[in-house]
Amino acid sequence: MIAPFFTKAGEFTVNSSPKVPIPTLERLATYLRFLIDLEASQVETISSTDVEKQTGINAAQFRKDLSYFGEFGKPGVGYNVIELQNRIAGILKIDRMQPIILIGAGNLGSALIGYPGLREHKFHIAAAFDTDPAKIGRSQGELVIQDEARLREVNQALDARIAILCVPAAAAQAVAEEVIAAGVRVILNFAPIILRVPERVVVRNVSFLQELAVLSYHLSTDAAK
Amino acid sequence: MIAPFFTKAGEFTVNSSPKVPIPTLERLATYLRFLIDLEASQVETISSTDVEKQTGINAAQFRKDLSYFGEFGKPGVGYNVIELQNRIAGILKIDRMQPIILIGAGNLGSALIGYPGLREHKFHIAAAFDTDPAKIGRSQGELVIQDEARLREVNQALDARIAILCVPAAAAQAVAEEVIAAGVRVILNFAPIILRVPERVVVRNVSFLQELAVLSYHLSTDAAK
DNA sequence: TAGATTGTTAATCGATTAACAATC
DNA sequence: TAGATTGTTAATCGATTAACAATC
Repeated sequence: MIAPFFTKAGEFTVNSSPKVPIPTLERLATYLRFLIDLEASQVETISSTDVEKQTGINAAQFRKDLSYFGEFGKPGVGYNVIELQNRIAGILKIDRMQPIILIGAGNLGSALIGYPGLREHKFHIAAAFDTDPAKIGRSQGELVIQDEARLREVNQALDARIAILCVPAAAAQAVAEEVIAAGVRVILNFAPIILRVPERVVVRNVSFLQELAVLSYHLSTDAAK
Repeated sequence: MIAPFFTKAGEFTVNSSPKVPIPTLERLATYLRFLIDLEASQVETISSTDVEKQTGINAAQFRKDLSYFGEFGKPGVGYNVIELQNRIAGILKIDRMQPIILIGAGNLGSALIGYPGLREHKFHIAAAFDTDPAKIGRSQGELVIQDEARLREVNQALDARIAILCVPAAAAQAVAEEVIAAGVRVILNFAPIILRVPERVVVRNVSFLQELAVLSYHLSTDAAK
């Protein structure tokens, strides 16, 4: 552990980096997409008020979000679209290709493997695994589905730190442990289950059933309107 | 100021009932899955402390979440697993089949159509649409992909209020307007774009690229450890 | 310069959590 | 009853937003 040093009375930071709120990180990805669209429309400069007008995200929030990472704009002028884009990509570390391993080559897994947006965001599915003998050996694009039993061995060469889990809920916990043992540090989990993982491992869940449930609730409250 | 037709997910008020926080609704869906698992394990009663032990969700938060909707437990005893399950399903209105229309029958759309979890949560994809002549007419399970041009007409009979958008980002805004015109009130959007919709319409976004970006950031900060 | 817009501080808002009287 | 656990109030924590001095 690095010794904490004191900044203000009672407050301390580790490594000097202030903690960035998760919602800020989520919005950063949104800003990036927005900036890419702006670039495509040949917009060179944008102000935080323009961002609010076009995305609905509060201008102060936009500026505050960026402020966690430094200074990006010119007072009186705004932000250079391309520069901001590059800097956000740098913050999110999606400025160079990152290998991902995917486990579970069912319908969903296959759809993800074939999704072109991944490559555009510098993510690259470097290996895909399954336990189903009917799927092992099948090729999809440039990938060949491999036996999950070989996961650890294969990742010794790849050294992927990101795993995507597209396995059934019943298998997800065991698979999570497997990929962590293979060196994975962050997991994108599509299985509808809460994974228990060591503190150093970060999990994010994608649950469209949950999203549908929230929408369904809104539907019922809306009906009265 | 934000133009009147912008809606941040969940920002609308409900008639007389106290406003339920969005995170509470999201957790409700998690509780439901958890309770289903408990029932399968023949657990009859559970206390909020047990919930915390098994899911990591704070016991007080669990009780607070439920308190928005009434009283569910017995002091000194806990909650009846099956009863709580039914009541949460009722709150989320997933206690009876709900028709959904899906637009965009590419890899992702097809995967969703084939996903068995939907049916388990009482969601039923009643119609699927695409603009691609190569896809129109193709059948998938019990569904036949229909021409998107017929969407409004088809939904006059179905009266689906939920739409899932699996179309490319460039098409998403137009499709959103189309489904809203067809009577849809809540949208699950898979396209990486911020949809502009009337205030009464609720949108939730599923963006696994965004999730990956957040994970990618965590990866970079972790590296120092 | 004057006008515009940033970065940041302070105020507000809302969600989480701890504490505890009520109650089974 | 005594022990356990709820539902709810109050305290805490954290995120959003408004305001404004700095500055291009």
